[in-house]
Amino acid sequence: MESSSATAGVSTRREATRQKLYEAAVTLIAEQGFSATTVDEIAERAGVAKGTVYYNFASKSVLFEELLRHGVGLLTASLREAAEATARAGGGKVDALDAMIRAGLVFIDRYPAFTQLYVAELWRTNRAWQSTLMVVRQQAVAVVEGVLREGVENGEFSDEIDVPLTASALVGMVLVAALDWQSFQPERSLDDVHAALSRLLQGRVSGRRG
Amino acid sequence: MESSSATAGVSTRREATRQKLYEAAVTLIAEQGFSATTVDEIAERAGVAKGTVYYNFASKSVLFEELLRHGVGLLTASLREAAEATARAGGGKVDALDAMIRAGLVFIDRYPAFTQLYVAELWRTNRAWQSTLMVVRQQAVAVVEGVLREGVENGEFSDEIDVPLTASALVGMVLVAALDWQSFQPERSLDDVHAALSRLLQGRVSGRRG
DNA sequence: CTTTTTGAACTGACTGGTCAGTGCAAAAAC
DNA sequence: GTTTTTGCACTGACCAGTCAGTTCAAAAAG
Repeated sequence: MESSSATAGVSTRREATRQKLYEAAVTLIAEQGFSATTVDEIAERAGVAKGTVYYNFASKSVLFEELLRHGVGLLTASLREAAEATARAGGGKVDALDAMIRAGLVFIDRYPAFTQLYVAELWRTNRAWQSTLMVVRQQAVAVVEGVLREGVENGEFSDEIDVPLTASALVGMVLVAALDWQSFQPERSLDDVHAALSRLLQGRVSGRRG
Repeated sequence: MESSSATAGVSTRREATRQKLYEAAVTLIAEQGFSATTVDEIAERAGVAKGTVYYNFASKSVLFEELLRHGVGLLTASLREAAEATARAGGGKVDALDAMIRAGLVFIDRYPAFTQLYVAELWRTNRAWQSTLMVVRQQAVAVVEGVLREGVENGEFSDEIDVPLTASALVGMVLVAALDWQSFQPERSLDDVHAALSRLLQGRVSGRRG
């Protein structure tokens, strides 16, 4: 027992199998939901025997929980990186927010199924992975809240804003716009979508200009 | 015999039973998801026998579909009413948007379980009620899009805004902020939440003021 | 009025099928 | 030779949907 011996993300055989299972599970669960997706389906889609699923994960729920952790970890890292990059480039907090919106869009564009599944589970109660979800949600939202709070401190944002609520609203804006984009207008470019959201963020909607 | 003698030709008893089943189903499905919720549970929560569920609805899926139609109908009517009331009062399109945000919050405050369940299903594919969901979604979003479009026409909004995307983003803003409010800060008042979202809508976030 | 009939609404035990999870021997990979 | 995967038979719980039978209030008959 050892897989942690590989220094940097290099996959052992076991790690590769787990990755295949994540990918199979994420699309199936996004489409059908957790309960409607069978372990047999996941194994088949991953090209693996059912026994292998249970060799690698204690249960279906555990597979799902680790999938959640895995995915939100990627998102959080991406958001954090976007915020830090603008800071390094000397940008303000508005720029940081804008960069995080873009990072969010890129993430959703790359992992639409994961996003879908995450949204579907986020406000549920009475489910086994409830606590996992809370922890992981907080990690992601905290990045947005941090930028807002810093913006208030340095005077860039009004100190009357409600940090947690504004963070939720911003996340919702990006989330729903992106999912609708994927579902109903997939031909549009990311830049296009990003531009529309930037306009909204900066209150450039209710200015007459045409 | 002939209970249908009642004025509208609709049996009250039957309607009352259906209502009880909607109420039972909506909370259970919001908590657990459609597949994880059993018909036995729904019947028990509603205080009726399992057979009654099947006497009133062709199947579990049909019950769910009618529940969706029922709920989104309420929301759509509420949004439309909010928009029309501001128009009657001589308000502009920004006021209409603001009133619709409030109407959305009121709806979510009153029917949190329905909202939750709706969000969880909205972007799924390969489900039996997919087409029903598309239709009702469009009804609701169309109200927001209509106000935006009118605002562009009368010059109140920039004609550079992307109407469908902006509508999605606004819906997402309200949806996620409200669900997070319900889940994580239920003690806060609706006015409070409304004020925070108004501020965001009107771009009064990045104005230093404190 | 009283008795009988009607049928919509409801009941709950039952059925047939599904699925998470197990067990294990043999093969493959490393 | 150790770890991982395979294939597959098996089990026991669970569950959607069915159906023969019950209830009861209102209508019809007497």
